[in-house]
Amino acid sequence: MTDLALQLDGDGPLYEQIRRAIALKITSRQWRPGDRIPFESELCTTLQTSRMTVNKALQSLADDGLIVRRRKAGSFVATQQSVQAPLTIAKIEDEVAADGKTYGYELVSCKALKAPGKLTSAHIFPRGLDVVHIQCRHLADGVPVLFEDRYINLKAVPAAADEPFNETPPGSWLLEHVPWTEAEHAIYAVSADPRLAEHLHIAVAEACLRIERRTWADDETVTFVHLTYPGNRRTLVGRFQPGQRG
Amino acid sequence: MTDLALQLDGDGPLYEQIRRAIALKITSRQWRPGDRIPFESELCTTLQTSRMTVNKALQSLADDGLIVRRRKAGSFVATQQSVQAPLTIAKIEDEVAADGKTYGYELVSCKALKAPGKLTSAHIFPRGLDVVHIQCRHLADGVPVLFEDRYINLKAVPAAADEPFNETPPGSWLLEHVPWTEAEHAIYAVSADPRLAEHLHIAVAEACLRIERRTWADDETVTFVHLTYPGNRRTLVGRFQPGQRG
DNA sequence: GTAATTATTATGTCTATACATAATATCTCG
DNA sequence: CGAGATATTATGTATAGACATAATAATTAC
Repeated sequence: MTDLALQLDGDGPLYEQIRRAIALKITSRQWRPGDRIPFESELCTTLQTSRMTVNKALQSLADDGLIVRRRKAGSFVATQQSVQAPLTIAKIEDEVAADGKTYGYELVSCKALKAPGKLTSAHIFPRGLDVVHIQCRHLADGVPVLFEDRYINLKAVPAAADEPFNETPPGSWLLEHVPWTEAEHAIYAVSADPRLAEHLHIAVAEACLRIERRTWADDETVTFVHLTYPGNRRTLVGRFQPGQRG
Repeated sequence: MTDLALQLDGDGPLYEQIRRAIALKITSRQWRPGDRIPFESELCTTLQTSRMTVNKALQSLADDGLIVRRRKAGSFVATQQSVQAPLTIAKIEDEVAADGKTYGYELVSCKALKAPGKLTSAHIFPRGLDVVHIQCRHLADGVPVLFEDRYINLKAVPAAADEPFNETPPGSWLLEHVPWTEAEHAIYAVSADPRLAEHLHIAVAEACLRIERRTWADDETVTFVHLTYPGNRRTLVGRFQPGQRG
């Protein structure tokens, strides 16, 4: 059980005040993981507000993983206390432009083949699937800032077989030609092998940041890509305020 | 301007159907960046629903950056098309436990000092601030999986001066002792220097993934930490479905 | 005593309405 | 014509009420 006294600060919309007040109770550990927080109806009474307003605050806390809600049982402070960091990965063209630099693109290789074993055994593509394998790099003021290694599912995107990709980056091309419904990312560090070092104009064995992205359209993997950035040239940043949305 | 015909699939709550239908228009590029999407009132009429339901769908699309909303003007497909990657950073103890392994903790060093120049010049801490500097490592079944290098603001957390940190990891201790209101993350790759290599039992110059986290409480930086993982360890980032929340 | 049925309840969704707010468009007056 | 005042409008916030749903608690039947 929990102590009820929520203190609203009078700043901004009511539902944000409620969210902030509850988030503070949680981050200050007055309400601890596993604790049941007051029912919506209780908060309505003590705060003299309508249920929809309280509901909006609680839903957003649940969206961000601070609380867990269970019908009939109530709402509880999440037991696994983790930190959220909503990363926004922009298109490299936009990122270079936002940096005030001139964007450049160079195709390295592009060929059709059967899905390689490392992807079929990882259940990314089915065995025997026709895919296009593209390697290319992206430049800012002529300096390589990203090496891209991508596979495109030809069954899902037949048009990719006829596209040379020598002018248009495959990422942009795909965005124009295929609606996607889901994406998953993994992030890790890799040492630059000689080939990668050459393409990115960095020293062999230099640390690089790699984003691995798998994109689906209706339960079928449309594309699988490795985006490799020189380690010192790229940082992903995310900010999270438990007391506030956005 | 945009074509209005939204097709609901009848699956699940109405506001999710609306969200999905609009997200599909956007990912399929029928509604392109910059396009104005129908007004709430128009959607209400064509879909025969109440405004609050439509509003809930549009708000969540705005939260996820797919659309931008402007009073009086309307709602527009976001111009910078970026991909969201909801990164959840769990406590290392939980992560090791979830992996079915035994968690271990070892303090490497812990001492009080003035905030070093590299942090004061980066405006992370004010000049002359008393801080505690802690270095420690975290193990899974005896194998090092994370090296932690942390500074704690003693003005904000005086109790940290008396804590030896030889049993309790500083992250957990802080969570118990300080409410935080905001956190910012930067993720990048680094090459292991000899000291780091020794602590993580890896080769010198091996690529490592580093999460840099700065945590605030009421406009004051409470702690600044480098979490360095061996590079082969991937940080898994969640899925993002434009057609669905959560 | 245990299994099946029924009642209860907190959250989940939806509606209809109202007023606030900020940005835009229009009007008025010099 | 142009600056300032005024009206308009789409989103933002809040309310009160209704029913759905799923999980729990209580009851009943065997």
